[in-house]
Amino acid sequence: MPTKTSPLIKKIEAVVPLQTDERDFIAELERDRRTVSARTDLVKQGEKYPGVGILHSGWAIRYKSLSDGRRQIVNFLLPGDAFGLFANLFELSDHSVATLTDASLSVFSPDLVAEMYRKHPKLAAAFAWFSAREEAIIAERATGLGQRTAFERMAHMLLELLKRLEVVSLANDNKFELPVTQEILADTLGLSLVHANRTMRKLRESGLIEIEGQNIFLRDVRALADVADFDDLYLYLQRMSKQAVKRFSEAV
Amino acid sequence: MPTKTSPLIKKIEAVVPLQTDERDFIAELERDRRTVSARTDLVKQGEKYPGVGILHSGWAIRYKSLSDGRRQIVNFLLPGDAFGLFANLFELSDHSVATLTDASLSVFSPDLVAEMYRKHPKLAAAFAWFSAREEAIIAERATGLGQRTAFERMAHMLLELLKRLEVVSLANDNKFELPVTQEILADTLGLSLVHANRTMRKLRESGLIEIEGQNIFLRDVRALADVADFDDLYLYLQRMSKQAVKRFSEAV
DNA sequence: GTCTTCTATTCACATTTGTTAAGGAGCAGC
DNA sequence: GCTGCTCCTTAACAAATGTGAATAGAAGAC
Repeated sequence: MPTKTSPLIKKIEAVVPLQTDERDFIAELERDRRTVSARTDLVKQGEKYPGVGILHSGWAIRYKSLSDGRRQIVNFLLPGDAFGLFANLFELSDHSVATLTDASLSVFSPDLVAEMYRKHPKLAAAFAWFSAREEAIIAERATGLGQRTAFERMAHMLLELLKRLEVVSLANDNKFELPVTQEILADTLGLSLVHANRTMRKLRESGLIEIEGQNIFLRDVRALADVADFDDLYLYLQRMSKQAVKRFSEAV
Repeated sequence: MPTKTSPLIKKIEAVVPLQTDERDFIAELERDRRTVSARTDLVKQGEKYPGVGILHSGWAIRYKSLSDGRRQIVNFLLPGDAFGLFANLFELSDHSVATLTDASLSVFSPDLVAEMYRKHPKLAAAFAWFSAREEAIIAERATGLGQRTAFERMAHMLLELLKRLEVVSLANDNKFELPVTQEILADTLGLSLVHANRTMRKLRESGLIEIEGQNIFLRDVRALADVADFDDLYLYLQRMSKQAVKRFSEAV
């Protein structure tokens, strides 16, 4: 039964319930899997998209580089997340994607996405939803980078990861694995490595979080949310309205 | 002939050439116009989308607010830009949209967008392109907020505005109107008002730009691009490939 | 026209964050 | 068990940016 419970399917069904043929189509997309080791580039800024991909296990990042080496991590890719969806439209990518850990993923032709849109409007709706959510997540990151302090940003990011991991059953009881170096955190939050470390320490010292190796425990989610001014509206975790599904079914 | 040369049509035709029926459909969308005065909220964070809108003239911003009043301007809306496209999917908006200047715009039901997708795949492709570009712009803004200095950010933003305004014939000879207070610039760049002012002054003093009232002249675009590490790939200003158009035509 | 309110500008000073440097813990390879 | 990595941690100091306050010109209200 690994198919039925794949992270992608969990993610989709959190938004719109699927029927058997739709689940089968996803299973088909996901059938062909590759294993990739940590720190492998999957998409390179300025180069062609290799196709559309789905991450099954492991973590990856989407990032942009400046010519002098500075880089901004724009988003995390967690199990169930897709990348390169714009391969459909754009020739070249303006960002890179790289694995942080060993990972398992499927890559396929954009034509398959087009086929999905044609045959399975509900899936199309779900993917549109994910694209829109991706944009919302990036906008929220920009907001944090522009307006929040280092402390607030760190707290906010941890809460976001918690919420997103819960959807794919990778977080429980406010605990999850965070397979990420502090350098990655720094480049995500727009901080220097040293300051990222300082900030983490403050979070630990204030009793809001607890860290043991790669495992993190958000001890007081309420307080963290308060500190970070975290409002999960932007993650659009609710179910899609019937009306929206209908609009897609008719449109396509 | 105001229809044919509307900013939206210019924007679309920069990406994919249109036929008469497609232009007519856009003209139909744009027929019903409203005039709105400066500093009017068009979409409110946490509330329902009023619909989908197209801006014909004037400037607006898309922004996110924190509960203590801080706000991040996530993107500028220039003539020809759309807002609220996600009204299709999401019930509530995670961001606000407000005019900066007096503006003229059209608002219509998401159902019309669905109809467009059904009847005019080329237009659907163009709108998908714009959505993807919007995300790319926000990702680039996040990159600037996280990695670039105030000086670099300011230079980068001015170059972005120049490029985007050129598409809709609102910039010529590296000059354009910038109907924006320094407070707006500050909230866009994640700076304090005072620092935004300081940064502007440095740009003026270094001879890179010239300002007279609301008119700005980028005296040395090459040098600005160098300072800002500006690469316009993320604006995806090229024409859509035939293959991509085809994929859309078949998909929908 | 006069009065108010915005907006731009600058100063002096406070704070956050970055930089450089160094040491230590953990782990893979030998 | 050593050696060389990578990653975490901390300290001292430097630089960038924020804050509060004051002034002046410009624009809008009446």
